[in-house]
Amino acid sequence: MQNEKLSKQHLKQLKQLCNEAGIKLTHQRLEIFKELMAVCDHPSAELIHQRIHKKLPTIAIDTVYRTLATFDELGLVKKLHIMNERTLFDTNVTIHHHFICTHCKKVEDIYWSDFDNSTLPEVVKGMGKVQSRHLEIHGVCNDCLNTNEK
Amino acid sequence: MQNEKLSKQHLKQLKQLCNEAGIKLTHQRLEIFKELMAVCDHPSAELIHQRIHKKLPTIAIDTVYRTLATFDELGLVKKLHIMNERTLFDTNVTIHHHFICTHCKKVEDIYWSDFDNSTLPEVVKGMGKVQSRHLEIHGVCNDCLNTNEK
DNA sequence: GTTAATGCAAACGGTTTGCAGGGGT
DNA sequence: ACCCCTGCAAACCGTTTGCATTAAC
Repeated sequence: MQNEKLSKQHLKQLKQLCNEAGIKLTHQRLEIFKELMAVCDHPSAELIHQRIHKKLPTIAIDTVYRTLATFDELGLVKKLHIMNERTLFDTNVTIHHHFICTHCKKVEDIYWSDFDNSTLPEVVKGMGKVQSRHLEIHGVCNDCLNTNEK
Repeated sequence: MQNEKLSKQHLKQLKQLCNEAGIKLTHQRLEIFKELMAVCDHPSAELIHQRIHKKLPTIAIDTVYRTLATFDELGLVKKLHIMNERTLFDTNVTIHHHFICTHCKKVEDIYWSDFDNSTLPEVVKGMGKVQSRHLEIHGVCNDCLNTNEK
């Protein structure tokens, strides 16, 4: 395992990042960071909390949430929930994709008929049996672009 | 407006669908269905509830949820929340996409370097300024494929 | 010593569930 | 008349927030 070596290098990075950002390097942040560097999957806040709990039994789940939010701002992790707002219902049950305005949150349908499995790179085929594809384009819609420019 | 004509045709469909599925065609279901056919956007359960409330002041939000779930099963609407489980955190902050196993819920990273704005169809460019693209492939991963076949 | 971060608890928002009463077939 | 469906209320789950205490700088 080269985890130890990596760990030291990353630790230095974290220290520097905290310095630059003007935030404190606490026990909790350190342990959460270590845990994040150790895992290679996509952990939830709850899972991280569970794992850290062995080392820091008093750590609270909200600290994990706060720390992960901080790390997200620092660019250390990325929140995965693409549409973490409420569940929406689509009356259009045909295959299509979505353009989501980052400004007004409007969702527009995208039809892209010739986007199929053959469009996907080879690696994907090696991962398993593809059932469906869904593309989310995030950007600023024309309406918002027009109203924002004065 | 050809809403009226469409409405009658759709109504017949709904009646038939309910018959086939062996469920009752209630006031609430009818109104929710009508509302769904009238809108062309992506409404939330709450929004539908608000709109229906004018016609059926006693309707409860949980009825809307239950009805939408029923309609989802019947194939009349599609739930949009792609990853409606908890928020996950990605330690990998480089641009990549995801393969999500519909069976074990595992998330695998997909690298597709030559997938950029030029890959997108023309229509998307007309929608606004694209900031990011995220592709979600849903399917069954190799592990699940292997364990499921006896 | 200052200031920011933590732990606790309680609130939050969207969604789901148990139950008794009401409406559709 | 039957049973499914609804409305009500309360629980649920992941997440966020206010506040007093604690720890990093």
